[in-house]
Amino acid sequence: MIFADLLRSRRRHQLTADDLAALEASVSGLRSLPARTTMISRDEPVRTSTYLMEGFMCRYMDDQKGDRQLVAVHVAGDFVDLHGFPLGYLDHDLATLTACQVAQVPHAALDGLMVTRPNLTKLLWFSTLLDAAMHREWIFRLGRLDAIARVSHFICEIETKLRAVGRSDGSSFHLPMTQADLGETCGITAVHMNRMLRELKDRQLMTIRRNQVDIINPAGLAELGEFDPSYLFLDNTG
Amino acid sequence: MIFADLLRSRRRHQLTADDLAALEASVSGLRSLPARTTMISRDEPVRTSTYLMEGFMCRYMDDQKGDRQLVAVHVAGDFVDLHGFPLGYLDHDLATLTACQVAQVPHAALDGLMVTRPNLTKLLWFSTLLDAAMHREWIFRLGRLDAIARVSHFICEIETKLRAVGRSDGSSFHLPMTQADLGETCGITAVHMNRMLRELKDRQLMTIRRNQVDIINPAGLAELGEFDPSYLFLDNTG
DNA sequence: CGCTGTCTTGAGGACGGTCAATGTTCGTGG
DNA sequence: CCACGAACATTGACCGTCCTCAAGACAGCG
Repeated sequence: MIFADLLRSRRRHQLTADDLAALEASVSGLRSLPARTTMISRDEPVRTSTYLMEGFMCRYMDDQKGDRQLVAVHVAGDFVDLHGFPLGYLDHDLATLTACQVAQVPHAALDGLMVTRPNLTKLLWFSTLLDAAMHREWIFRLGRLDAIARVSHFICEIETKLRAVGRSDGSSFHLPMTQADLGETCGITAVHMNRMLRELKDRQLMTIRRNQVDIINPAGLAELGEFDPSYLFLDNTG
Repeated sequence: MIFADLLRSRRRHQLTADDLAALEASVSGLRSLPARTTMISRDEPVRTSTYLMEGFMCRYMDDQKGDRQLVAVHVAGDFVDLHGFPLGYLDHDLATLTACQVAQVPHAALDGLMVTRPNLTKLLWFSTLLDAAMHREWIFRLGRLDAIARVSHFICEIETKLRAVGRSDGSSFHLPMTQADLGETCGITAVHMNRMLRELKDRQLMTIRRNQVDIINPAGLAELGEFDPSYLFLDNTG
């Protein structure tokens, strides 16, 4: 069952068995990718899209000095570059954080599905717009929150996403990102990220140690990060 | 010709006369909206989508203190809330900046188009992903650029968008945003925005006066703002 | 057991925020 | 045509958050 986590906790019930079977039939291959590897570079034409079955990936852009800005962090169940199907190329790089298992779907097959399966098409469209909604929240985070609130917000977001696909129990989960990665996500330096994480620990909100996140006070963390999960379009709000 | 500016300079040639006719036939009504009015509030269900024929609109989110963060600025030719069609509700507010002329398309009609017109569907999907690409660039801008570069980048973006629909000659255009609006776009205060605009003038890069932007040194402005228009997916790059 | 990447901590400085006062523009109505 | 008020723009002084630079501690891995 390749697409076991696709749209899980998010309208998955609208995916009929037929649609799922058609999607699975469109898969051209499964691949294993090593950790910390750039899979697609910006501007290169793409002819397949990638579904992430297991692992963590991220999308990022570079500035003139070569510093990165992450624009998305992906977990199991995400169609990481489905937007490349209508767009034709990516405006950013796509890389793995951990070793990953992915399934690839040729765009030619997706064109076929668009003709015969409007319901599936609309759900795939929905999934790309979910990413856009997260982008908007990231804009909000960078534009309106200070450093400690940004970190809190991001941790709440990633926890909620992981919980939606059964990878978090609500308080504890694996997050394979260094403090430098987190800084590149939140628009602050690694040094300042370190200080913010210390402060979150001091305030008894959460700890990170060896890629393991423990949320001590979920409500307090969400409050500090002004986190409201409605932009994640979950079936069961909360 | 309602959709004269739809996807203009961006794959409009892929829109067949048939597709355009079908889209126009789906329009349920034209409306005039007054300036500075909230048209859709977040979380309320939406049953139609709005195409902007003339004027400026924006999308924004509020923080706990009530301060705004703009997440998009829309110009003629934009389908401002087409993402509401697959999503079902908006995760942000949608408001006019100027008086606007809009056309409304019921989602029920779009469902019909999805069944019969995969080519049109893919182009509409594309247009929502264009917004997502701009979101990513906004994340980059807020996360990696300092204040003056953010302003430069935004001005380059809006100029390019306006030029694509014939509303800018490349150096001079109308931009109905106050310095407070620009601050809410770039994640800085109105006071600091004022200082940055003065510096851009002092550096002989651009001026703004009474909503009129004059770009004195386009190359210099793009350089300062690290602006590369490839994320706008224009037909003629450059 | 040493190398490398990651984390931690400190000191000093710059960028942008806050607060507050003043100037300018423009629409409205007398 | 002028008076008025409201919104917008401008400027200055002060301050805090976060950055920069630098050194050292720690952990994982060959």
